Amino acid sequence: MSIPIDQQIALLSRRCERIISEQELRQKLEKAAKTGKPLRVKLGMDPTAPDVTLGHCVPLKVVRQFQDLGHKAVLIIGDYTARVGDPTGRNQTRKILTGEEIDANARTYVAQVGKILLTDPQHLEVRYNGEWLGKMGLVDIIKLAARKSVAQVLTREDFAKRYADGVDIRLHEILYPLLQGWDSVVIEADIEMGGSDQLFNNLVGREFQKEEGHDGQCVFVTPLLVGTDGVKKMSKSLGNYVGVTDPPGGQSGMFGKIMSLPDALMESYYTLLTDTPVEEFKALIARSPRDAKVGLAKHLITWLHNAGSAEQAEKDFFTATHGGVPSEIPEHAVTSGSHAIVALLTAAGITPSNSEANRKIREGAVKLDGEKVTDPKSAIEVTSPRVLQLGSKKFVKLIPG
RNA sequence: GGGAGUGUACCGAAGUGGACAAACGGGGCAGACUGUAAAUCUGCUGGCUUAUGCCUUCGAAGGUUCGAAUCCUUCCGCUCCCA
Repeated sequence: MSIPIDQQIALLSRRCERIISEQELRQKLEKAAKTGKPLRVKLGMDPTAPDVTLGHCVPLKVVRQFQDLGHKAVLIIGDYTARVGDPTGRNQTRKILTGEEIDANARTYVAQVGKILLTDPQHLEVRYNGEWLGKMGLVDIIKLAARKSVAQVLTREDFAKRYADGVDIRLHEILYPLLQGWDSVVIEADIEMGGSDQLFNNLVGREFQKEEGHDGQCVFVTPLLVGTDGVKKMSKSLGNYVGVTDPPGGQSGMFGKIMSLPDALMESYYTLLTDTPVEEFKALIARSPRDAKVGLAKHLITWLHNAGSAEQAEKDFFTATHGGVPSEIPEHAVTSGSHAIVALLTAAGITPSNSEANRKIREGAVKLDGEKVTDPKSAIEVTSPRVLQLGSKKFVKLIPG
């Protein structure tokens, strides 16, 4: 790792809107280079839902860059903080998960993160914050709470807004940033990664470390990735996300999700999720936003799955576009014979209820083997495989047997 | 502890005895148009083998009534003001 420090910083800055502070970062990098002691780069994730999203990939990619530069990633699985629930970006109190839900989510996290990070012990340390938070007694917690004032906590804009709007804030939510900050002290973080909505929490960690007589961690603020709706932050709870384990193609696959992103998002997606040189992707987008999107979709699928899947997903996508049927669609076994169309749509999982199936048929959205179905009361014969379709995205192959 | 509000479907928000499965907006889904993008226009947006029928839903439980989201009682939650 003999890349000049300036170059390292330039590299690391691609996905950062702020570094607090760049000067301290330089010092830490220089010191690490001199002593050969890798920096400890903290990234915390709360296992509040089972999917790691492209949104998480932004800070994760920066962490990976640190790993590639020889530093050590410390992934904190917030099994305890998840019990509190990060109030960030919330306009209301988050539901408190049960221990079982958290444990199940935590297990899948590590596997998913492995798609982005180096996972050998030299480069990655995985810690559960229950390890230390679980040992804290009431006195410890009170002491921790005593370090911050109500006014300080209320400077966080989401708390401030909720307070001003008369939306309730539970006391435990206020503890969240303190617990996250304490993690930094315990694991002796040199760097903490976080989305811009994490700034407050991360600065608390920095302050705690200084109070404990250490150097404060450098805080890396990555921009928030906008979700598939093109407006809001990508998040699991808003449902506007692409998961790193999403299948390449198909109904809810990566390719389709990426293609349906607003064009305006291309620059930020390329910047944050790929290493394509800026001039290169800018030129590509300027030439053809559509092709840029195809390129992005294939790039991401190659990264998170493999090149073969990317090719296949592209083919399927454009087959479907031209009225065809994708190569791989879900199958649904039915008994050979006649079936009410409405019940079949629901049974095959295409519509959530018979009533909805009924409506969609009236709207002319349902096709059987490419033929529009017009009568909701009709029954269809299934004696050989037939393809049932809703809109242009949902397909099911009916298999008699 | 006292007082005043408030709780409606995915979200916001109307509705104060019957025409309420519940206005309107957002979101979502679908159709047209397209680059399956965005924008725009249109339709739909509790469930039931589909019915001028039945069932569930207006914070919860009871009650009054031929009939309740609407009236009464109790309870619960939230917000604000006073202490």
